[in-house]
Amino acid sequence: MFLVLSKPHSVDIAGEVIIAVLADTGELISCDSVANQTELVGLIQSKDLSDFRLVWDDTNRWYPKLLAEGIWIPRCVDLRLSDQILRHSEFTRDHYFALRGEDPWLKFDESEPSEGLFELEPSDSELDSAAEFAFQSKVIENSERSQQIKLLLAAESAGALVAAEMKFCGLPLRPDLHEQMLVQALGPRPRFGERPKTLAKLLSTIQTLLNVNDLNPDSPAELIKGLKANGLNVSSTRSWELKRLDHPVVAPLLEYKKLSRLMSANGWHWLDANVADGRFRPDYVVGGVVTGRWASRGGGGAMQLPKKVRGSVVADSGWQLVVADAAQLEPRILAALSGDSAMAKAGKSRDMYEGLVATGVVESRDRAKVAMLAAMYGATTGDSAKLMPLLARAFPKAISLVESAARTGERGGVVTTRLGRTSPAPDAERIFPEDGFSESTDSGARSPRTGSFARSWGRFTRNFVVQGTAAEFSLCWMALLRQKLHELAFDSRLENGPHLVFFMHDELVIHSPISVAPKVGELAVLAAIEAGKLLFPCTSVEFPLDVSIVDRYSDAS
DNA sequence: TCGTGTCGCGCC
DNA sequence: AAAGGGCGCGACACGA
Repeated sequence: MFLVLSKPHSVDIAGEVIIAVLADTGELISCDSVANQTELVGLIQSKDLSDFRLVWDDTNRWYPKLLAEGIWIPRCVDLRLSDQILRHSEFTRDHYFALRGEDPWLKFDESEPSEGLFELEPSDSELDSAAEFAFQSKVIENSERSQQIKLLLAAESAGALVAAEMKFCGLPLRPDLHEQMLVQALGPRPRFGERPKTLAKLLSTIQTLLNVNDLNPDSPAELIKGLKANGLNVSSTRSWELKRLDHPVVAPLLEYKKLSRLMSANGWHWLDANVADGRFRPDYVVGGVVTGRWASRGGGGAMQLPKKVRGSVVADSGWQLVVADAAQLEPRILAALSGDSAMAKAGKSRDMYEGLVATGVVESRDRAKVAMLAAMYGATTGDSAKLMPLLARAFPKAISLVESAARTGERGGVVTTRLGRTSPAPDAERIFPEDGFSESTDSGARSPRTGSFARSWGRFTRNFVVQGTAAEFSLCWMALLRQKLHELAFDSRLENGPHLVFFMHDELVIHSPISVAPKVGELAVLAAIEAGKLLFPCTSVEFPLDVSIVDRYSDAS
C-alpha cells in the first residue's frame, strides 16, 4: 500500500482561516484497489478528486512517473519528509517518540520501484502508508502547535511536488549560446587534458612573473610557495587576500582563477553532463539543508547557477521567463518573526535597506546591508560588528531575538523556526569541553566562559531561525504560486502552460507563454503576499517582489 | 588507485 | 564592502 487519498481541510491560524492546506483524517481511499496505471490516471483526473490530497511514502518514487504520464497532482503528503520534521521538531518530538513503535523508516528503500507504477506484492521495504499517515496525524493532533506543524508539512510536501515538476520541465538553456560564451572567455574547446588557449596564456604569464617554470596555480600549496619565493607573504590564496598584494602577477592570477573556475564548474564537461534537449535538469533535494533550505545533488550545483551562465538561459520561442525575487527576504523575515514594529516600518520601503537609511540608524545603503548581515550571521569583528549597538538601539526586538537564539546555541540548546523546524542538537562534549574551558562552578552551573565551538554554534542557531523561517516562506510562496499557475492553465499539461522552472532560496523563475507572462508576474506577487499572511497573519511586514519579464535570465534586474 | 579531508569559490 | 550563517562541487593533497 502506498497511496492514500484524503480530504483537505482548512488551517486556522490566529483566528483567520487562510487556505486549505493539509489533510485531516477522514475518508481514506486506498489505491490498493486500483489495478493499474490507467485506472489511477482516471481516478486522479476525475473532477471530484481534484480537491483531494494524495498521501504517499516518497514523492521522488512516484511523481516523476505520473508527470511523464501527463498527470498533475494538486497536493500531497510526503510521509518521508514529514517524518523527518516530526521526529526533530520541538513541537512534536516528545509525542513522536512516545507513540512510535518500531521505526518503519529504518528498512525503507528510497530507490524508485523498478516495475511499472504498481507492484502487486509489496516488498519488505514498502511502507504501510495508511498506518504511517495515521501515526503522523496522531502526533500532530497531540501537538500544542498543530496548526504551524500542519502548515509546515503541507509546505514541505508541496515543495517536493514543485521540485519534481521543475526537474521534469527543466530550465531552458541554449547549449549553443553557452558554448559561444565559453569560447569567448576561454578559447576553443581544448582536447582532453589540455588547457584552453586563454588559460594557457595566463599560465605562462604567471610563471614568467613569478619566475617559476612548473607552477600550477590550481594548487594552493604550490601557489603559496611561489608567491612567498617572490617576497609576497600570504597565508592563503583566497582571491580577496591576493587582491591586497601589490605585484604585477595579481591581475593575471585573479583572471586565471576566475576562468579556471568557469571551466571546471560550468565548462564543456558540465554542459555535456547536465544539459540535454535544451534543458538543465538538476536534482533538487527538498529539506536537504538542516535549516529547511533545498540543496541540490549532481546536476552541477543548481543552487549556485553563476551569473555568467544565466546568459545561456533563454525562453523558448513564444515564451518568456518571469523572474521573481523576494526583496531582502531575510531581514523582512526577522522583522516579522520578532514583531519589531520599527523594523517593519523600515520595511514599508520597497528597498528595506533604504528604509533603514531613512530611519537614520545608518548613513548608507551599504552600511545598512552589512549591519543586517552582521545581525543575522553574528559578526564579531570588523566594521560590521561595530554597527550592532546601533541596530540594537533602533530595533531592540529584532536584535534581541537573534541574540537570544545565539545564546541558546552557545548553551547547547536548540532553536525552532516559525512553523516548527528545529535545529539539531550540538555534540555536548564540544560545547562543554572537559579540558578546562568551562568547568563547573561551586553552584554546579557552567562557567560563563564560552569556547570557540560554542560561539560558532551560537552563530549557527542565530542564523537558523532566520534562514529556516525564510525557507518556510519560500515553500509557501512556491506552493501557492503553483496552484495559481495551475488555475491559469487549467486544461493543459504542465509543460504547456506557465510552469516553475528554477528556484534559488528567494528567487523563482517561471517559464511562461508570452500572452500570460504579465499575469504570471502578478500571481507571483499575490502568492508572496499570501505566503506572508500564512506565516504571519497579524504582521505589518510586507514581502514585495522584484519581478522581471525577460527572454534571457541574465537580463533580469 | 582508492577514499577522505581541505581549500577555494560560486550562489543565497 | 566584509570576511559573520548555510550549502555543493571540483581540484588537490595525503594516507592506506
